[in-house]
Amino acid sequence: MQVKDFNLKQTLECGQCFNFEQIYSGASDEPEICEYKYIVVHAKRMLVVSQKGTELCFENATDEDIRKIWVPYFDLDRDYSEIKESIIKADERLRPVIEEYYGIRILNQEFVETLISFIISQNSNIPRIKKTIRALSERYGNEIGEYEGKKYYSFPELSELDKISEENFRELKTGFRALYLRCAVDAMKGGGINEAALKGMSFQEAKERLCTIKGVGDKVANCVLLFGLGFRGAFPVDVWIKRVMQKLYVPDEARAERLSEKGMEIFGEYGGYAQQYLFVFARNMR
DNA sequence: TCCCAGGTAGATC
DNA sequence: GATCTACATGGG
Repeated sequence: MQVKDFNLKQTLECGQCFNFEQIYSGASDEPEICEYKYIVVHAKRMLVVSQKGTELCFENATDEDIRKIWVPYFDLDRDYSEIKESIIKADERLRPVIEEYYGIRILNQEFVETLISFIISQNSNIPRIKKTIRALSERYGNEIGEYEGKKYYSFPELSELDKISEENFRELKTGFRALYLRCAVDAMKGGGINEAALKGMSFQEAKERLCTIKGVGDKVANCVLLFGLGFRGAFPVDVWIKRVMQKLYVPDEARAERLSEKGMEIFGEYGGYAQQYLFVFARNMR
């Protein structure tokens, strides 16, 4: 299918998701001639997906899956021109980043996977986060496909996660996060954390509820709200966002939570999108 | 060996 | 309240 404002590489590799693998990358990053192929694991499916220019190809998906699973996952139903205009209107300095990273979209990920993944992400780095999630899926998920001799596994569903003890989580090299992961699973198994209920709450309410989980603070809660619950105004603040927010807007503010609120004030309902562009801005700023 | 990695909880000032 | 530090692990 033809796509605009979409780049597979930028979308997958901007740090919002971890359950994918690059199979092929062409030489150029130019929009018209870019060429990539990835394996993406989501919703108990293994997708082989490639992009060449503005042509996006779901190589092994049924039409029904494309419509019901993959178009929503990649957020392809949404018109990004208005989003971009709104962000540039809020701050003209972001125009160059938005033009360069024209193809970042915010994925609609599964709630359980998002919560678990971002607990794993704390004080870690992307290669290791991906490795841990792969190990977790291999050990407790199900085989869902094979590509060039390599097997792929679904992210474990809640009932499967519930079989994993804190000790088992430790065996997956999650370190001090093992306790947090076990607490999160308990919370989702009748401990007050319910996807439908969270979606029905206000942003503030849902964030506070998520933060009742031991090991979930403001940053992880914002990521879960943004990537796993559809709160597009959410504004996660990590070290990079902290730096860029201080540089551009509030030099004297050191509290991450206040910087998050500030971001939401500046960009409103598009806070989450702005945050993604600011993230690449910050990483290029050095 | 030391430092850092898309943080958080708990202690201390 | 703001600031400091331990927390596991792996890679540069």
